[in-house]
Amino acid sequence: MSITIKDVAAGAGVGVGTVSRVLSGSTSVSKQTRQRVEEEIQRLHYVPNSLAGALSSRRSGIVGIIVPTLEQSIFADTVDGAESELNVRNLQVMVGQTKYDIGREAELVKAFLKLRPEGLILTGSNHLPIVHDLLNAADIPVAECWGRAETPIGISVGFDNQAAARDIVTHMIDRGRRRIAMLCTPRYFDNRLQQRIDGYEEAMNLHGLEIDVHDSIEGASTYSGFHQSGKVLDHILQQRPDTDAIFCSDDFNAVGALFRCQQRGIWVPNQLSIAGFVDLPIASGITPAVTTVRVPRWEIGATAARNLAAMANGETIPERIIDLGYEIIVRETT
Amino acid sequence: MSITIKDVAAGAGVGVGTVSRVLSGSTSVSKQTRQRVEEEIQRLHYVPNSLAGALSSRRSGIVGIIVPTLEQSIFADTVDGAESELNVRNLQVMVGQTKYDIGREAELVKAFLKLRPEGLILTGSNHLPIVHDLLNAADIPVAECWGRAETPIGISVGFDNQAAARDIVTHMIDRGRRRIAMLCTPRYFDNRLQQRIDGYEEAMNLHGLEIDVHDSIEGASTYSGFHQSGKVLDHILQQRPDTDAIFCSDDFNAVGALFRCQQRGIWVPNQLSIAGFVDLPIASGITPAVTTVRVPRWEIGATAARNLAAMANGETIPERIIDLGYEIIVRETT
DNA sequence: TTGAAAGCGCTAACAT
DNA sequence: ATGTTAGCGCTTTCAA
Repeated sequence: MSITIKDVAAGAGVGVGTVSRVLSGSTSVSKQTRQRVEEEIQRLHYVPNSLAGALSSRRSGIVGIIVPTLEQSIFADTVDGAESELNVRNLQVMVGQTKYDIGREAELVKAFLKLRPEGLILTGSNHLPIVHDLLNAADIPVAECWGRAETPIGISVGFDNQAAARDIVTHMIDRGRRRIAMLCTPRYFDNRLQQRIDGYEEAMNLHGLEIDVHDSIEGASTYSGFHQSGKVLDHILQQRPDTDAIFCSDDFNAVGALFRCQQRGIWVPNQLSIAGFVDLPIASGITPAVTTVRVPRWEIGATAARNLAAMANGETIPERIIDLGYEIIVRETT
Repeated sequence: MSITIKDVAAGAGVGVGTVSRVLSGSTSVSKQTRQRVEEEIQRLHYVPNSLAGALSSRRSGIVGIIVPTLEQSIFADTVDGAESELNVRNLQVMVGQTKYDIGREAELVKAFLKLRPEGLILTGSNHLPIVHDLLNAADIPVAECWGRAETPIGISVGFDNQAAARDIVTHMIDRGRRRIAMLCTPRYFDNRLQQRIDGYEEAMNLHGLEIDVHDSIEGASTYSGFHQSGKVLDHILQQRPDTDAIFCSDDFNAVGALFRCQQRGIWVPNQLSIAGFVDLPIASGITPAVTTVRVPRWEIGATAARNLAAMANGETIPERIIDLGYEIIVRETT
């Protein structure tokens, strides 16, 4: 079997308690003893078994983060932000992907809870009842991300999707557009998409403009993503050839629509104005660069993690709902 | 504290052993007992503590996977493939990102080993000596991915980067290109990039053509990625205006170069031929679609995971070096 | 500053 | 088919 703390203790001629103290960086170990123990650790390539440590100390040192997918940079950045904050605090991150499936989310929560995480970061605030039960029974710090949960389980870290959508649509209206369609892909089981649609409708209604929301036909897969968006664009233009602007539910759709325009020879923004959401690297990389909403996806993860870590240490968080805001980035497509 | 197996046992009026048997799906439990226990589990929202279970059974049910980054779909797909195979086997996946830092990789290996994973999936085969020591002492199944390790620690799952690069460059030569430059971003601490360069040089040498390799000036960040590649393209064309083709070390560089061409009015492929590597969704989504090498990034993760799981069960793997191949995808940019 | 010992919550071997 | 019990490898009192 693998080396244990006993082997180290025996090798260094001390008790296991002392080795444990060295490992935890406790001050009450004499310099020489510490050194002897550390040498023995090196020599044996001893790696502490944190499963045992966690069981004993009731601190797993694990924080779970559950996101819809890692396949797009969208949430990878959030995971990244969380990881940065957690790693400096000696916490291990467990990542799970729901694949936009609310049932899978529940499975993941259950699987994660088995490892007794010190905190859990979830995306959105739409969960199965069992998740609430489980989380309630587990009694650990929880952060819900990417939206503004009105009554969060623990805390909420995100931004106002509806206001962001309203603002960017208003920007297009200000630019003189009148027949603005919305192009969506229905990949969220959460209500983020609905909030963006609400924001679009809010802006349109305020200006007495006609609402025109289009979902893509099938669920979007990563691979067909761009083409899928292109097809929806075709559909929109076929139904209403006088459409002069497209608000897309995210940058992937915006880029897909833009590609389609380039193929069809539609001049953007002159003939058709396009706006996205999220501000992925591709939005600024492409020509023409895409007007979009910049959302703090890295900060969302980092802020959630930071607060979770504090809560795990028994600190109290002043604000349960943390709004990180957003920014309208005007580029060349509008 | 949280609910334990004792609470369930007491509530159901059975011994802890019986509850454990129910949990593990053992057949030697009467139907009625099983049902009574399961009801109690439901009622209490009991979630087994797998830290304790792992400690006792010496099976953590955890498999670690360490990739350079999740910010690009490149490795996210590999993680995804691994996750798919592992989840059906009731194994939890721990993901770590090295950020292309070989020292961080060592840290991650150490952190993961503390959780006594049943296997570890690494990217590439260039590791610090300490990693070899640690892995050796831990004595667990290890898979190295994305390359062809000549002497893998455990097994190697990937493809021949050099041959792939050679083949796609040969394709450009066959199309009549003669002055082919290579555009790279030096983000790999692993030798994958070098192997691709070797493949490029192999093809060029074979046809007596002049070699011209360009690295980007700074390390590429995700955000500046496309612009960065564009700048390198500018540099290449400034130094050798008669360059008629660019082989890029990955699709991000290819797309970045293509964007730059569109900005500068360079006609692709007529004036300049461009090829990438990996076959990301953007490569087929963009117009003109990018010629590239399709690599089995999802299968790499899945195959590694499948074999690791088998090894963890004591099975012997026939082949230590698994070559999943690649495919040249000719599209519109060449 | 240190050693000894009692758990942490589970699994698995051994009884019955 | 089921209960009992001895660990798994740590952490954390409690003494010394």
